[in-house]
Amino acid sequence: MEYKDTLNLPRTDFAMKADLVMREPQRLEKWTSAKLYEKIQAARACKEKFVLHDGPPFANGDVHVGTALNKILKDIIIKYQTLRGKSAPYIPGWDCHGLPIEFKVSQEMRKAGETNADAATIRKACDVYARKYIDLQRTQFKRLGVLGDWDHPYLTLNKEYEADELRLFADIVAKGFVYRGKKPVYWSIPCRTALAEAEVEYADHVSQSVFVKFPVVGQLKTFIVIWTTTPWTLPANLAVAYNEKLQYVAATVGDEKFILFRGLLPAMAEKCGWTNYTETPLSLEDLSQLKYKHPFCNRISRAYPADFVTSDTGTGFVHIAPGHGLDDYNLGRANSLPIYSPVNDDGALAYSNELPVEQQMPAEMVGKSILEKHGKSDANEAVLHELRVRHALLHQENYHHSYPHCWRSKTPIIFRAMDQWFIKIDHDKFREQAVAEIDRVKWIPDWGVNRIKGAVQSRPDWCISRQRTWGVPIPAFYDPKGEPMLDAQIVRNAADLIEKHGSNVWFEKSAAELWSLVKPKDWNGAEAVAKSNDTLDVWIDSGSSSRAVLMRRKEFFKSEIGNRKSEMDWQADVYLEGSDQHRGWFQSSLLLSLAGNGAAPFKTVLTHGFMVDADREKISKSKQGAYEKPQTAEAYVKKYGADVVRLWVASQDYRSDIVVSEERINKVGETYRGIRNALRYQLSNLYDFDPAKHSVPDDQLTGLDRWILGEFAKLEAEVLAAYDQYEFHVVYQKLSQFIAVELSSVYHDVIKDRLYTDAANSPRRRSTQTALHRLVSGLCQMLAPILAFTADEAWEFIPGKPTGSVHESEFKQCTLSLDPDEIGKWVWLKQWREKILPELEKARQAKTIGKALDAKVEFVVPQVQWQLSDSELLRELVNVSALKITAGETDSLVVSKADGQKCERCWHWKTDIGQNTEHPTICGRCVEAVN
RNA sequence: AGGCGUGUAGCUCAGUUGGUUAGAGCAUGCGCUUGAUAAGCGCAGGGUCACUGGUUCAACUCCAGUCACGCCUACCA
Repeated sequence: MEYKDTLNLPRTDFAMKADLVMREPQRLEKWTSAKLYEKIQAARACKEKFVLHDGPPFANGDVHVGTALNKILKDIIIKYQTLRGKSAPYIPGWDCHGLPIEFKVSQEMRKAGETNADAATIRKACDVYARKYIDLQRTQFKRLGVLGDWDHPYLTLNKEYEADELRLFADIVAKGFVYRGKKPVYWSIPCRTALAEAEVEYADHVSQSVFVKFPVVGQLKTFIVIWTTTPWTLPANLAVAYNEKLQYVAATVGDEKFILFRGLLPAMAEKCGWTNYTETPLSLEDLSQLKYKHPFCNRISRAYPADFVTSDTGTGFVHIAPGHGLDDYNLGRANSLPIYSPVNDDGALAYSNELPVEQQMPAEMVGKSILEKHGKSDANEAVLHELRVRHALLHQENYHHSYPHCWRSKTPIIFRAMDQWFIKIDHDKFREQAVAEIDRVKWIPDWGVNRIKGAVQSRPDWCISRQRTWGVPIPAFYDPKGEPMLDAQIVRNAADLIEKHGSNVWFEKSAAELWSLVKPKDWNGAEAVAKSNDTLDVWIDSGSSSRAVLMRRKEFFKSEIGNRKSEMDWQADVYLEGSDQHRGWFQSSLLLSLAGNGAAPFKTVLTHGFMVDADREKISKSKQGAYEKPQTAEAYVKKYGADVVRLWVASQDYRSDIVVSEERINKVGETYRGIRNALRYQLSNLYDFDPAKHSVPDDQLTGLDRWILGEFAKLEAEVLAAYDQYEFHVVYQKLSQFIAVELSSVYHDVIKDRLYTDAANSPRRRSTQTALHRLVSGLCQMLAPILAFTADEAWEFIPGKPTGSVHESEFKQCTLSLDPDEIGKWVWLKQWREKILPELEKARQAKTIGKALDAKVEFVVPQVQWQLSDSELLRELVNVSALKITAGETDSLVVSKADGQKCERCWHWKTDIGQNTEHPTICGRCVEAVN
């Protein structure tokens, strides 16, 4: 007789090999056709809400691994909250407007020979372009296992969104936040537009720095020495600034005198080759009376004290052009200087009406371009030439520094004062309110609060107008005098119009038509004669989502559909983005929501770090060329499968940098296999188990099963706490270590004997199967937020599973806990196990035994502190054939070859083999089982 | 340049209010098993806790500074 056939050996169709790349798309298909997301939402409709609001990625290009990380983290949260029984809808969004798309589209149109497209045509092409990438990214996000309302995302280009954005804007206009001002803004010359702070990136740059002589009025051959790295701003010079805390001197070199900060004189002397010079100190009064003649313009200016003048570089005198820098602007305003910016939209020097023409730059300079080509610009060259001709150039050298660049054209930006719309941050103590509101929000990690506070406290007024076509129009008009008109009611009417026709209507209709459509009934102001062609900063788009999404989508309403219980019910529970969004979306959302809705749009803000490579160096999206493989989500999903990518995301503490490397993902793949095998082992031993018929009540479970369930209950508590605190790496560590230690190396190993050799329906085997059933159900659920595909796949194999998909299920905590006696016993058992295992290893090394079942263990303990059943438990725990404990004084532990013969069926060494004539080669226990 | 972070075994993480030889899992090496088998079990090796200095009887833990990396900011005139 083949006794192997009488064993209850494991069997399952849950494959050992994951084949994720092949299997996941099939499961995805299944989810879609079963309308899984909709089913889950319907089932949770009346449950407590959990609102995670998606920050919209930009609708351009493939999904980057960093973007994938963000989406996966959000999905883990959503799936976890759903598992806990909450209603956690996920409404993805896309940021659709903006320069990158317009840039691409314009390029394509130029290539196609369309050079004279009007705004409406360009906008239509941009719309098509954005939607194309939304579709692409949607497919890639779905492939990651992210469940959500993918058929109804929010898009900032939707007319309903645009209308709500304008309504929020109208509220802010009505409250007096918005003003027209002439201030220096970042200007991109190739893009011909003002830029927001967030559209500026810093890059190394070599500037031509010059030391220039400014002749002092009334003192022959005496000069103030200034330093600048932007010679083209010299035509706009209207002052110099000095620091009252520094000691200035007049250095006499030959027959010339140079005034500068004493501390920088030696460096200056070295640059200019001054070997013999004398210095005379200047008093504060001397400085305050300094007047100078502009080196090449016909005007006289003076020196002003200013704190921002530093002593480390330059000369201690700062060249001030109020139209070309923020400090310069402030100093100019404080001293009633004109905000003079003699530069046109093309980035060329030009006369401006701020000063009489005769006081402006020489005619030869007009029209010279500031834009650098190969490190040189015509404007700089023209100014340098003029300085040389006039012997005003003391020294010239290259200066390496980090300088702001346009994020699109990658060219150095310029500061340029021009008329723009601004949101006044200090309006009605708004900045203080914003800071106070920040304290009401929970920031994770907690240092985020410093980041955003710093950003809000130091930020200048918000320049919100853009001279671009692909954006939401600013519904402003011009009166016959050319004065701009921005009125809240007009904006609201425009919003209604745009809600009906889309924002293209603003570009398609004439000013007169628009005016007749949006003019308020009780209007008594001037009549409009022209419309504004400016669009809103894209940060207003995404920053308005509190109004356009949180307050709009019924799925997010916290009480019965369509009704809100309280004023604050619209606030999201969580926003989750990269830490760069402290200056970006977190801030724009906060400011707009506070100004327009009266509160921050979020209760908790979670932040994750950035992707770095194996050497912890950044991998930026624009530097992909430097890497062999594109850093797209797809590249990794295609190779490892989404679940391994998801496990990798969960495995790391995302609050600091996230290492993305092949090595790391491979390691995670190993962990994945460990988890999968554990699930497979559990499932494979439940093939004949029906929980409805065979479940054993807690108090009748064997000690071993009670122990593992007790451990499991502790694990659950820890894992849930980690999920609640968004510490998914702790979830990963706890789960993978539990599976490796408590399960794989102890419990799973030990229970093989009873599962395989006990009679199929024996109480002991059913007890263990009851435990396994609870373990595998609980594990699948705890893993489900992370291993979205695999947990669901395993779930399908669980007998008597309560729901079709694990993602529909509700988590029920394991309540079993051991009583104090049991706990004490297990401490004792584990201590002895730790002692016995090394002895078994020694016996193995000595070739006394092979596997543990070949062994007999005998040891002596000082007093009787065990019961017979406990020694049997310990025997099981170390998996030997015999274990004998005796009371005595000596502390001995002996491992020897087990007595008797090896049972052919259970492989235990037993002394009762041969007693049964029908089954002469198996032990008594097996005889019973076989019969 | 400034602000905010990060830096513990090859990898990912623990390390409670400073207190014995710094832990875990994975990976590696060596063995065992062959009734989870492209699986399972055991044992072993592996760390100047980024660096330097200080406080203390005692520091991975507190303080100061340095270095590296990341994010952010900046008018470098």
